[in-house]
Amino acid sequence: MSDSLYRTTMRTHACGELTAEHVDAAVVLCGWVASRRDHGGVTFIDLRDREGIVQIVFHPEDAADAHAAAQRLGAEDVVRVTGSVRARPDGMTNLQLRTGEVELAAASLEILSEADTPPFPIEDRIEAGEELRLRYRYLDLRRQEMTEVLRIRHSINAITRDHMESLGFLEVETPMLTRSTPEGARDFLVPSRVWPGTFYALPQSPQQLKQLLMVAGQDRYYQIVRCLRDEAPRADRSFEFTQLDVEMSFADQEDVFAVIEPLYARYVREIRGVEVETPFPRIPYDEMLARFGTDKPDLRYGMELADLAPVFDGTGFNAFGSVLATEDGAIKGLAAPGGGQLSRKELDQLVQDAKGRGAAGLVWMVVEAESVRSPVEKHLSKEEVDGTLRATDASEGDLVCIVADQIGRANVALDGVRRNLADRLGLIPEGEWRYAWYTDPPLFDWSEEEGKWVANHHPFSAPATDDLDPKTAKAKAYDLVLNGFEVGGGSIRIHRPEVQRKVFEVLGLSQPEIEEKFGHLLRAFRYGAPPHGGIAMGMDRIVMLMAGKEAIRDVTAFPKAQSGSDPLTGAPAPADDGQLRELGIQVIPPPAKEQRPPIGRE
RNA sequence: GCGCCCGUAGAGGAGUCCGGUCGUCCUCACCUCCCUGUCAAGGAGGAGAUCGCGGGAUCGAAGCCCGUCGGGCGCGCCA
Repeated sequence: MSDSLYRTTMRTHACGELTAEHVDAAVVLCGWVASRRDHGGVTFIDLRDREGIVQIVFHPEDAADAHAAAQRLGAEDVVRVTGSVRARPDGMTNLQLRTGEVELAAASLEILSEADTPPFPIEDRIEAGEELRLRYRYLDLRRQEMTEVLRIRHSINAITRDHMESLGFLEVETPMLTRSTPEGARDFLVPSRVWPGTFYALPQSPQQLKQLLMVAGQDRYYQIVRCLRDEAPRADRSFEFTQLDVEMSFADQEDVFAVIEPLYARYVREIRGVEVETPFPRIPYDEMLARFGTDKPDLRYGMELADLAPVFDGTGFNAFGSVLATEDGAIKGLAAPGGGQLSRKELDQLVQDAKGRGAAGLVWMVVEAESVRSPVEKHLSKEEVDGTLRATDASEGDLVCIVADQIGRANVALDGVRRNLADRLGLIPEGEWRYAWYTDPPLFDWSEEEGKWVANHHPFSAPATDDLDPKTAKAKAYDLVLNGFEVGGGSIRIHRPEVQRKVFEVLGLSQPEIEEKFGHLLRAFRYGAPPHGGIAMGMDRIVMLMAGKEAIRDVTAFPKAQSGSDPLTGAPAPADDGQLRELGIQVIPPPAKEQRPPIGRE
């Protein structure tokens, strides 16, 4: 029997590591009381630490003092137990526990720390509400399920460092206090005490710095780095997050893919025990949008979108015909296998869902043996119905959904309908991990709101060709998609100052603005910049997917609530007057909400 | 900035649509007692709640109306 990794001056082993090989060993364990089962005479304690749970037996005859002390134990008391490991009697093993073949016969018991009754039980079938779990996160994290998540997160970091190291990447740290950039998300600002009235920005990503590391000749850089964006959080998006940031010199798109693909295959292999094929499929942006209506499709199931415009060319159905007559009007549809079983209520919900995503409406058809059942059936010709079924590859028992609208809205709506139906109809296979790269996105997007062109990816992405016409230019940029989630994205960068300048001009930046905001970058490029490119991977999201969780909160040790508050520490909190004075900051109280008088009945 | 859902003993839930019978119930935890092989132990008994908060209509509110706070999900936003 080898010495335990967990041996300290206070204990010989961790609770969770005792097995049959330790039988007869004299051991000392420390841990938390997970439960007590008192039979009047013999008393059992389940003792928990990070490594697991082991049963302790207290016999009144063998150790009267320890047995008496055990009567007083309550949940979550911290104790130290001395005793010897015994094989459990026949028929009394517990195969649900890793330690279930053995138990510790206690000789003495020492209470190291008494615990108040916890506000919620420490067990895996968690029932407590989110706010309570966050307020008592240190109790929530005692649960084995949470320990498992932290372990997965740690493994992913360890695998990542091992992989990047093996390919010659250096982990270089970049500053947390940096400068605000004009494009992109809202910055978190940190006031400077030394320069009153000026602010650092917390990094949205180390984008410019990693490019400067390439100019600095560092060739291959990576960093597992915290980034911050002051934008509304979602279940799969927090405003504090961790990314694997990568940049490499003398590299093109395929070189970046060749670094990332084996890493992401390895996560799935080592965490989930599933082999995924490399290289991952590459799907051009236009094709992806046409087939799935989104740039992050879930490829674990079919239901691809069909273009129905040819089918309804010259249709007598005015709702469709009028859409086709508009400039970017589209009619697209999909067939859901077995969707014919949905109730009228569920179909109505689908229509509402599509409308909620901005579509004018949704037309459904249930495919029956000789005909289709649909609210608009009488408006459609036989040729149109047959053409639709052919185009969507629908057969009897399927549900066909059609959206006629402006192309963008039709895609958004059908993407939602597709995901919704896959979920409802149980079409999502468990244990499958379908990666894909999306490539060749547009270099620029038109922003209606700002009335100007904005960078689709970011302003440092290289154009795919010499074409810089904002209406047609493509970028050498890419996203990695996994099971309907974007898990990372990057690009080959512009390394020639004159090209970078032209892109800034298309984005509407004036020469003085370019100089003010990006002068340092352009100056660096004048001193010999290698062609380079890279990628940033969202680590929280990949951990979430590997851990089978539905929210990033569930894979973060100390997350914030959706409102941005931290119920554990009470952050954010007001600063005291002295601090504010030192920073030269005066707080303007938020305007009082308009008090509407209560409306009573007449 | 907006929309939707939730808030009832320490935890989770039922009750709210359709006001009076409700501070009524269930599971777990807690306290007391019984019990020498349980493992989500078991048995008997007990305590514990201004129904998130404020206001309103009503003879009467956990329930209806308005506001507000907290949590969640989504839209906008997230180069």
